[in-house]
Amino acid sequence: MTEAFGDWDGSIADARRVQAELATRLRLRDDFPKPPRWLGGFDVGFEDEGATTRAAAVLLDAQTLEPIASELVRLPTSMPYVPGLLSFRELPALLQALRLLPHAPDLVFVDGHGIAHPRRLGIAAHFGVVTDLPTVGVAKKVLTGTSATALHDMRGAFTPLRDGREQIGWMLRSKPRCNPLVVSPGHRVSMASAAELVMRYTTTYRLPEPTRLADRLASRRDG
DNA sequence: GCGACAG
DNA sequence: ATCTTGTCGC
Repeated sequence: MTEAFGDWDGSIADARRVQAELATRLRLRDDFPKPPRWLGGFDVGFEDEGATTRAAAVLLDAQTLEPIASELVRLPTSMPYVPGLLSFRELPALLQALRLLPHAPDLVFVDGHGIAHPRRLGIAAHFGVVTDLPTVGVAKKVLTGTSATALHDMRGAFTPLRDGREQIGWMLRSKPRCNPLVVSPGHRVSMASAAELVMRYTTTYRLPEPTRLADRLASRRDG
């Protein structure tokens, strides 16, 4: 569990070096069971004014989208939030939650960016590289990149998110009249599949079921 | 130098 | 992320 950050020396500057190095191991091609049978949803929340990090992991049946197991892990927060270095703050708790699930999912959705990141290693990509599980990043806001200013207000509409000429993700209207999601592949998932997968597992809410359920647990708004 | 900046 | 009730619009 300490291998998630390689030989990181603990500094902010070195964290960026580690990210660039780990991004080298990303495989952006579909490499997961089709159709997947088990989906995983991951998200993090905080309590005690941020002193405690709370990670939620949910395992769902991909066919019914019903959760079959869920885990909650609480750890003392070890690092402040620094844009671009989110995984160094939240990944440890997420990995522990993953281990508690009855078995590993074969496709994972993480709340946050995949490769739509300055060094192409958002938390979803980082999660995928260290676990070697297929991952997709589902964020609510853009961290880096630009896209068309207008997007059809129809469920399923999408437009590329680019950094220069390179496409790093998609702006996806998962639900009418709701701000679009920022979807990007993490590991072992292609750019084209990332958006399709998110839509496939989205019902009537803005967020796809895996991430929506994990969100509810991590944010204590569960019932 | 001046903004922007996942959760 | 988190602190928080009502309220406008579909």
